[in-house]
Amino acid sequence: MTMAKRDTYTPESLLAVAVEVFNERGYDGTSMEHLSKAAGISKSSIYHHVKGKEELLRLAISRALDGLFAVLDEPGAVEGRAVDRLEHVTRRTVEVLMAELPYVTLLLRVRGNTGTERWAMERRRDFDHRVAELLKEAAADGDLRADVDVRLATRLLFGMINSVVEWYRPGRGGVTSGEVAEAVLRTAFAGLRTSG
Amino acid sequence: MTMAKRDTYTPESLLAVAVEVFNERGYDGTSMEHLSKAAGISKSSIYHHVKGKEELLRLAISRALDGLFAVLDEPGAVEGRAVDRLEHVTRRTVEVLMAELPYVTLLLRVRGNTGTERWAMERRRDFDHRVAELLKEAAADGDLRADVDVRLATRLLFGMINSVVEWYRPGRGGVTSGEVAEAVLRTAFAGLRTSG
DNA sequence: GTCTATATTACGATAGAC
DNA sequence: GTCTATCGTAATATAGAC
Repeated sequence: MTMAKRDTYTPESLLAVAVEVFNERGYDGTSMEHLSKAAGISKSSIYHHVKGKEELLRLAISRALDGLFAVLDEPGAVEGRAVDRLEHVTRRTVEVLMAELPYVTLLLRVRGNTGTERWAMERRRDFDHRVAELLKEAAADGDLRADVDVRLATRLLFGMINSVVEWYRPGRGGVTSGEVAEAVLRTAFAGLRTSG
Repeated sequence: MTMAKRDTYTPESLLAVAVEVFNERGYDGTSMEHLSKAAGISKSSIYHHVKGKEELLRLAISRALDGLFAVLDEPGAVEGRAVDRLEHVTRRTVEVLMAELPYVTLLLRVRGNTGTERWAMERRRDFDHRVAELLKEAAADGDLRADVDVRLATRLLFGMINSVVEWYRPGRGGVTSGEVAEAVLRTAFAGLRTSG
């Protein structure tokens, strides 16, 4: 609990504060006044660090997307059987989601009212499609149950993964990201894999 | 595609329009001007039918909650083994969610900025707790895998169920609510039940 | 039941002093 | 780098005519 520095803000440290408020009130429900109060500086001071409210959103979402897309380039995501790559990506996605929780939370809640939001939704769709491809491959390999619709399974899998942002709060509850990832894998893949 | 009546609005028919816009832009991202344009009447005319924006939210959320809580009183939810009641509630929750899609969607997205939103979140927590009780009972009966954490399982189950609002669009795709409910049950309970 | 016009407040962003 | 003061706009809601 090192409160540490609060001399002056960097875009990075201001971003951390802003993202917390965005997630609590929603992006549209957050005014510059709210951010100002939370950061402990005046509205106009915020404009010294960032161009405006939408830039804070863009910075936060970029961070989330960078973390997620990096998973797709890991060795475990590009080598081996599709079903094993799928498991790796699922596990690591949960871990990144929990490590970058506030940023990914914001990404998942974007509605598409501004250009930045629409860009975020598009990039997120790209990520989902990459994972859907893995599911399709695994199904073609005969490693997934034949009676499971791939499109539907992808959606339910992401539903489970993404729902973590709704309840996980670091520091309390005691579950680690690894444990949550294992639970998601057990729950999802028991119903998907052909052999236990 | 019967466009039907558009002579004059009732609170009910106006609500249907408003909820669509709320879900597309987010509640906070929707102005009375947006609603006015979507409904094809002026801003001030809306105030003739409802007290204001927040009342539209309250009406919509009430409808969602009424549908969900009704499930808990159905025969299948109060008779029999806990694990079977759990399956019934899961299946019916998915069905109600899909039948009342826009209203439940709105319920699941409220952030808590107004009194109405906080009330909605509280009622929703009540519902979740009722289902969590069923999971606990089923675990005590020995009908759920011993190595599954009940709290975590509840959350993942709701994650899967609630994620349906993110992609299901009636009329296209072709899946029925019954099919989706079955897929959720198969996916979730294959990883939860002690015996297939 | 719907409209135009308007009151009032809140919002994002800028100007300019220190 | 932070502040106070302020601009211009958009928000919720009301008044009163038809």
